[in-house]
Amino acid sequence: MAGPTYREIAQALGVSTATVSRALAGELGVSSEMARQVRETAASLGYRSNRAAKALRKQRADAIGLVISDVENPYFASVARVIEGVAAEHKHAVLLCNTDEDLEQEQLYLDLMIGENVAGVIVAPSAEKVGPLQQLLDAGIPTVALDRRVAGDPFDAVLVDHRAGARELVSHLIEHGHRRIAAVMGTTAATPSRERLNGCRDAVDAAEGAELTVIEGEMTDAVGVQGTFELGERLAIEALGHPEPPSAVFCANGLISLGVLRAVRRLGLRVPQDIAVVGFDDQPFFDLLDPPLTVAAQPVEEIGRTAAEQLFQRIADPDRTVNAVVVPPTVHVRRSCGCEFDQATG
Amino acid sequence: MAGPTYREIAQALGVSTATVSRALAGELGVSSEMARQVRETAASLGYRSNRAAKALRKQRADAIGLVISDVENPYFASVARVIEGVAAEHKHAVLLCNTDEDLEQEQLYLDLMIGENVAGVIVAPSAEKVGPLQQLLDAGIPTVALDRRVAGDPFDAVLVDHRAGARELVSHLIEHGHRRIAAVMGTTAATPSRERLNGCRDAVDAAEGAELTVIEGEMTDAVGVQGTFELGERLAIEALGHPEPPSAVFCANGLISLGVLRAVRRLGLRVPQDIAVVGFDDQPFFDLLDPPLTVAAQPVEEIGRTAAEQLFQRIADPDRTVNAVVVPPTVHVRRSCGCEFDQATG
DNA sequence: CTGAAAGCGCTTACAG
DNA sequence: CTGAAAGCGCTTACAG
Repeated sequence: MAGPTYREIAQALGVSTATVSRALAGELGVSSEMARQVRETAASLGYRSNRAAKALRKQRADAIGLVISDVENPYFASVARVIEGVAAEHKHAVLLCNTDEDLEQEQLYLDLMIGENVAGVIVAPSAEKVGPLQQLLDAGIPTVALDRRVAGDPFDAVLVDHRAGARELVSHLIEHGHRRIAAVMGTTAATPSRERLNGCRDAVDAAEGAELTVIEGEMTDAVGVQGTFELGERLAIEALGHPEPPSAVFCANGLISLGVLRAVRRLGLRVPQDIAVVGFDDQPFFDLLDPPLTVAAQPVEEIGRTAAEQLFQRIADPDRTVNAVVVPPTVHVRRSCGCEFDQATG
Repeated sequence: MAGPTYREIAQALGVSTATVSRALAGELGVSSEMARQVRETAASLGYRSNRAAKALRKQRADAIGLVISDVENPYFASVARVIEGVAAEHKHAVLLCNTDEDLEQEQLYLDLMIGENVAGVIVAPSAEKVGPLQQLLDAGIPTVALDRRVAGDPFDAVLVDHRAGARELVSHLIEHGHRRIAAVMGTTAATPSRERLNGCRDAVDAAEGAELTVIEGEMTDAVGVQGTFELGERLAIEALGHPEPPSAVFCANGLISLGVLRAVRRLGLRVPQDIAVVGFDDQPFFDLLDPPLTVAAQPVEEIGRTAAEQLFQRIADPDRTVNAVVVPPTVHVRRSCGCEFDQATG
């Protein structure tokens, strides 16, 4: 039940545990012949390193924390997947924490991470203020902010150029002749949403006679996958029921897009003829929706990989200068914007 | 940087660290007045418990391992979400491990879990044989098997009645008059798939003149969300290109369903007129597909919650008898099976 | 109810 | 290159 420790290995070879430690850690200061013997003995005894002991002694666990709002959100699921893979390459475990954007929950998890002596944390901050994250700073724990800039830029960060993506999407709508455009935002509590909204405004401001209606809900409604989805539906019904309804809709994220499409279907409207739809975020099946959705896709694989690599670089070198990398989204033009429909009808 | 320890708290109060430990652990054998003082002092010093030290001393970490093939798979993402929530209620962290159904990777993670002294593990086994999982048994680590029975039933388990779900779905197809049915399986390497296939056979065997064609790929192709998706597409194209094609398709899981729908679209077929489609697994947007998909939905929330609760019960009482709970899927009849289409046309 | 002491399994100055 | 020893921050018999 209890596996062998350094003591058993050391005894088997008649050496000290210090030597075993050095050999197994791959340190210099131990003869290569000795190192070989130790490794062999360890293997033959079925030695398995005790991570708790290591963490206690080194004051640092071979684990990183991943603090996000919800793994069930496909965006975070993909990012988590990639991060976990990179962490495994570095022989680090990942502690998964879902905060639901709740500051209290975030605080709880930060206590846990710090108590766990994690080597680092990747966090999608619930707010722009440093707030609870200050503790990470105080504890000297390397941290990477995911998708949100933290006030004062105390952390490395991976950011997406949301504004450019939204601008491109809405400009495309305008090229299709749309002038009355609604932005179904879910909530603009988070900076990414606000940047996307700014992108919408950029596009509308640049076009003669175009106007933007912003529809948003309460932050408390945009909770969880299902909640966000339903919020999108509700907001869209509100927007489209307006006496002078928009002719095109921008959806602030993938979940909202799905909710908007459901609303459109319930109202018996056709896309893109009655209402054009574009949205932020892509998913593998978005080209299977009715109609295939035109989107700005975030490079989730790149986002996750960059965040993880930034973190391990900082763990290796805590004094390197803080840096933020910004990755661009990619627009995939499909049919919900009116494209192939235009072609089909002339 | 380094937070206070029991030593600081003990010194501040002029007591021993043993008393601090007892008070903070909520143990009896310490006066309630003393306990109160300790808690207050701890709070005022900003004490944060050192989980590594606890884990080392108690030979058990307040963490559980979650070993699945891929969080990016929506099924696992949802289950992971629920499990993480229950773990948090028990003040346990969760270590996320994606194995990609790779036994070597699974082995690596088991080493990690055992080295971490996790309190327990929830695992979606890569194989039916005990295999690497024997180590969990040897190490005496409470374990719950997710969705797959392990040979000899050494673990608690949460299982789904895949067979019944598939049977109901295919029977429904048969009621619609279909006789040539294809089961697009992805791979039948795993028992859930095989049980689903058995359910298809049950339904077909019970119907006069009905026949089932099984289409499956290599296990190496069904890797990752994207891979499974594409495998479904490829297999469907193969099945539908047959000289005597089926009139209805059963899709073995949600990812395969999406792939099949894409294949159908590429081939220019209409659902359900040219080909009826039903599938295992549901997702919040499956009613938005073209056409809305008829499915057998797994109760993911219940699965995750049951698994986590079983685990914490066993952690609390390692000697309770092993038990497996089987939960039923729920069929949601939508349009891809032909239902509303039948109504619409008379 | 409380304390002194040992020890969980490692790592790392220090000495040789 | 190797070892003896201290110690990371806790918990827990044992004694009182």
